[in-house]
Amino acid sequence: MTIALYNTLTRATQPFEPLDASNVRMYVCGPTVYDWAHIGNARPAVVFDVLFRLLRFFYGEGHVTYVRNITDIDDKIIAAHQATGEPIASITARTTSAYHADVAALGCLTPTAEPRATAHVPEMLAMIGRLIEAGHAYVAEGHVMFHVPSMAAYGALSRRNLDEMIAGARVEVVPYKRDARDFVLWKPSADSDPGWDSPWGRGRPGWHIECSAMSGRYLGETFDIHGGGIDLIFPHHENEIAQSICAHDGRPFARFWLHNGYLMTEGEKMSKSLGNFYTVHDLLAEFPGEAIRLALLQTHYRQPLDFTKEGLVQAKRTLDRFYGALRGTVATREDRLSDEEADKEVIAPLAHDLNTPAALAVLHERLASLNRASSSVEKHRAARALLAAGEPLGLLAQDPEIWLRRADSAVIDEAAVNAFIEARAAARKARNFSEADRLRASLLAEGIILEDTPAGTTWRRA
RNA sequence: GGCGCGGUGGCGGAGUGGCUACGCAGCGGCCUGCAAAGCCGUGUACACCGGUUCGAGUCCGGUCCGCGCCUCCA
Repeated sequence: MTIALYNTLTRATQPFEPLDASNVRMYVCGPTVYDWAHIGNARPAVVFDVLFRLLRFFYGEGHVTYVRNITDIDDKIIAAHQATGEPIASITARTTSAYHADVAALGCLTPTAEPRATAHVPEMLAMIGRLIEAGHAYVAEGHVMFHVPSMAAYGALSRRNLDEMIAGARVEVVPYKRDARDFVLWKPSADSDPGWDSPWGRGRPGWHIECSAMSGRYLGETFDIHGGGIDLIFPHHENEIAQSICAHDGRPFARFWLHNGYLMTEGEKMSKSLGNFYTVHDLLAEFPGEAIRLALLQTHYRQPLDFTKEGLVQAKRTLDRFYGALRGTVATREDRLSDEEADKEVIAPLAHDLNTPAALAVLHERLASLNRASSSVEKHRAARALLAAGEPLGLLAQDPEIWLRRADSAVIDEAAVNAFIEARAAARKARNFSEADRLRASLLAEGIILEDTPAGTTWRRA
């Protein structure tokens, strides 16, 4: 089995072969830490987490380097500081830890490295220096600008040529630009704004240079995969390519470019100005993180995804059925984590450009097998197979009881529930079914669903 | 204007030219005191028009419709 990935660079699905199978290298654009992460930040985190898991399966857990940056210097952060007065260091520390909590709740593995931009300013300055020496950048009024016409191949990723960009005429026109398409590598900072000393005066980096500098630092000049949202293709990724290739004497940058599709919410284009975005933090107050993860994986990563509360309700119910089937079938966590054979039937669709919906269809087959199993030996085997199938997707990793009863929440008094169940059992034994049904209904009103099984009555939260 | 995406059954959503996607909802049955969960069975689809092919949802051309980007954005 081989991996094939859709490469934005070639607009084709291509067989994936890493440069070095002992160290497969992937860079993904992470969040700018100025606010809660929204669901649009969550999609690439989850999508590329699945790719990370897939690569680890193919090349070994110790042979994949996954870098996801934290942008902690940016005009939006400065704007947030000016709006609220909260110190910048506080804003970035607070939102960074919130982001980490969010992606952990979504079941994402921790990347190999999560470099922060402010910790890599020297690398950026070095790269900017090389670009100036090589004639690809110039200094103007305290700014360092990348000169776009100095790179003939500029525009290859987004497939636009230099003339078209001028025709667009929406590029910012400022007097110090030699060309309207030039973009900033370094800009001066006001005394009140964060800044670093540089050969061109006190200032701060432009948006794109950090990713070039940090990917180079952690992954080398040329690496395997660069991921991010589709909206980053232009100008962010185009400019990253230009900076990196020009700073590296024309040597290639990322070989595969992967982009996840747009997100809509409740049928509308998601946008900050419309205020119709969900933060992961808010969604987690209403839904389990795993339901959010499933909702994101039910659509292929390159397709637009309409993210709705109703979709989350559905995803939660789907997981109820999975965990309901798993309930009582796997004795211990050790058992679950033992060296289970990976499920090739799940890996295969994932290896074909991360077809998570097709992989989920296999999960449903495993679920049906488990539900059909009669003997306890069969059940145990089927349950392990289902758990193994869930692993590449990062699903079904928790204790079914915790999922079904929300056992981590203190809202429900288990002893009281058990008292109801016993009272109902007595009523049923006495064939007083109206009383039994009354007890069941009163629990349902509290959000507790009873299920009678041959082994007795169990309950779960609605 | 430039670049690009998509139109699949009631809904969501895959599809790597030839074999049931899958899930939800619906319908019939089994199980159950009745439910819930589960099991079995079942109907409904490829926007339109041409073309290539033994064969097209899948490839090519065209038409219609919807949408995105080109400005901070995952």
